[in-house]
Amino acid sequence: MTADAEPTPAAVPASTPAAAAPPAAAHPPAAPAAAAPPAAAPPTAPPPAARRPPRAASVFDVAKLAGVSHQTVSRVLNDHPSLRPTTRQRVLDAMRELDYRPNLAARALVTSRSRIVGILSTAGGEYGPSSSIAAVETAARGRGYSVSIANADGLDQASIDEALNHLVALAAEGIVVIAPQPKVLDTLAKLTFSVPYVTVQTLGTTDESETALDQLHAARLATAHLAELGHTRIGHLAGPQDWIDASSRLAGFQQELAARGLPEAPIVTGDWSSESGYREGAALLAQGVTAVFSANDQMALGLLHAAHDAGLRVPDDLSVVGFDDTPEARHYLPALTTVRQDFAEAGRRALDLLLDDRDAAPSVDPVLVLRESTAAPASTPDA
Amino acid sequence: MTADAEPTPAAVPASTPAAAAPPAAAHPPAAPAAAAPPAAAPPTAPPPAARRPPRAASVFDVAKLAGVSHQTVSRVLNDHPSLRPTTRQRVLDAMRELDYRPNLAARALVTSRSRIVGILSTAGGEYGPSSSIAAVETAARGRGYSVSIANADGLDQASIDEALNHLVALAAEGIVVIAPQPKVLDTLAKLTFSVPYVTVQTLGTTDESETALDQLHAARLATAHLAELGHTRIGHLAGPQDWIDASSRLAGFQQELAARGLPEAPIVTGDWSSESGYREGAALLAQGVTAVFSANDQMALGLLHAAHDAGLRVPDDLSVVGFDDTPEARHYLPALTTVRQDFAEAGRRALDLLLDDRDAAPSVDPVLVLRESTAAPASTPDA
DNA sequence: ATCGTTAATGTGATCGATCACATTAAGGTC
DNA sequence: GACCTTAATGTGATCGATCACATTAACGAT
Repeated sequence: MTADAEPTPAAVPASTPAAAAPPAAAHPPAAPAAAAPPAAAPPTAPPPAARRPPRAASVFDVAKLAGVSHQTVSRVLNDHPSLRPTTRQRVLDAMRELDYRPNLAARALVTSRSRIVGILSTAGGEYGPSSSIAAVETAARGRGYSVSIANADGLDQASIDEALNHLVALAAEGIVVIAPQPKVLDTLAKLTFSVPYVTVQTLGTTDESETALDQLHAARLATAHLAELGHTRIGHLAGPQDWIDASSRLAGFQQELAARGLPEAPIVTGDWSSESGYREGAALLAQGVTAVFSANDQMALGLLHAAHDAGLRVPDDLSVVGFDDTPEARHYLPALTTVRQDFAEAGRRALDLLLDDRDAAPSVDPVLVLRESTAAPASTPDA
Repeated sequence: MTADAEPTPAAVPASTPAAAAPPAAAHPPAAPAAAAPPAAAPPTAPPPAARRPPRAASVFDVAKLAGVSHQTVSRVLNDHPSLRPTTRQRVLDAMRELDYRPNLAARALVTSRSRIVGILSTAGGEYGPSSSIAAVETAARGRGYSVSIANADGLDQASIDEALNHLVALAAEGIVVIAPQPKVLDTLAKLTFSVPYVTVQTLGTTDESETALDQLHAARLATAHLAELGHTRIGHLAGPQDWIDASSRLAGFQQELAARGLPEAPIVTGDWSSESGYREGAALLAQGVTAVFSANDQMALGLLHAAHDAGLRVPDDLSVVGFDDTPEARHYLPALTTVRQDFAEAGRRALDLLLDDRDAAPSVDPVLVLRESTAAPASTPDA
């Protein structure tokens, strides 16, 4: 039941069998270089001049066919209350017949609303940010918005500016900042004009301070778990400190240790990747710890690997707690104890916040997911 | 270097003390419900009527300030060759002074070119597709295009149509299909009007047949590796068969077995997730195999877990080959032998193809990455 | 001196929608 | 019946850019 061709063109206007359509290429490739004219290669050549095929139907075409004015067509589009049902139907029929599709550019021009939400991301293909992006997109489309993304590849100011400018040029009505870094927020704050924005700080609240608290709380949860198992030398495998998430997890870690009167603990910093977890994790183990709180699951995996190489058994010789609860975490060996975050929900809420200005929905509390990578220390000192 | 204030705004910690900043919200929130008028709640209420603040500068404003005609301003924008340098400069200065930004909607309206590339994706937050998306975005922006995404959440026709219609409504000039499924391609092929599109089939070529070959080749590579180690009962942990990638990997697997005269092998089907790899992998192991080719790394991880639970040692009792080479694969225990794919490059090429119509750049050959999850079978029958 | 060519610039129409402001017809009220 | 209100619809201006088509000046070539 893959496509289910023939009988009914399904619901959506998309298909329509197109009776005896000419063979024509299924996917004409961009219609670009219009058979390159012999000589003449304009320096800053504008796009090769797109041919303008049949030209789509406009409100006027629809109006004519339906025997009404263009304004009435517009009223149908925006479902105005004062419209005789028969008239509306006549217009709708005309639209269908002409396969009419409103021109969003024209609409945006006159209303000066782009109906575009921008996503500013600094991530590549990581699980968390990607999940949030997908969720934001779905939610936005459901509310009649389009989503344009702009990645700031590097962490450098130039690429951030570039990405942000792109979104501003698009006249995005709001920007969702995914995986925010202070540098990005600084840049946003310094804009001369105002663009509404919210941050998806993996926990989906908007106010910096509040969000930091969420992350902090979650990190304390993880640290507390290790402490309560009886560990006293607990290390931290931190994320890059120019990420807000990373620094608040670190802060949470430190606060919890302090609150429990546990001594200064070894801390190393990775870049979120398993590779860094492996490398930095080895360094951490060399300093002698019985438990580690890793700022994300990927790095925890690297740490698991490093521990294995060092001949340490997890959780017997070493306890490990991750952060995020990626779908893979429960299949690591051993299954990883971690803190669950709902990235998709975070994305959705960020969008709600952006579009509705309703107060930050109370965020889902992060939960600690107990699995097999944590246990009491081997030579438990006991109290 | 847009913002670039003055000295140094601190580097690390998340919380910028924010000197004596007024409590006020740093980022104006969407300017929504304009203080709801007492009574009157229009049934199908249009958006709360955005207030129109100062209204940005247009070509006319710039023209006036520069003492030229609006058309000359336009020529500067499109860097027309016949322009006296002094004039151009005068216009540029005026633009800067007014903080002029061209209105893309107006431009799109008159040129009937949206400069939008759509991404149609069926994936959530998976590594491969996400990497490709990021790469497409960066490449597109570099070429002056914007990228709008549309996820088809479900595999159902309705959500595919919806996502596709969205992109079409945006007047996307081309569509990059990520992680394509036949259902999606069918839908595209049935469109009455033509939208250029290309597929990123994890290997970045465009023509279905050709791409299938790439995947097929890679799958044969993996299978051959196991066969050459001496395995004769080789199982396959397949991906969902309504994904083109999955079915061509399966086909490659089968072809290679056939070519070597190896007997029918047990095949189970997962959904790309580790969880399914664990579940289906257990089923596969129950059928007695000495090696498994998994259609992706995540499922391979689940299989590793299942093997561990079953008391099998990898690679001693069981060899496993994955597919994709995610960044985590080399930190699995044991490190996973897998087939590397370059998702980012694939995304880039797809875009080139879409915009240039240059023949498919020769695709990067997938390579087999040997690590520790494969070895000769224990009780090697030998030839 | 006249004409043609090119560089440099201006004028007005145009894209396709919505908005602001009529206009018409119907129905109620007094 | 005069008058107001509301439903239902139409007319023309408008958004901000580019396009098509002038126009002007300068420079050679004849």
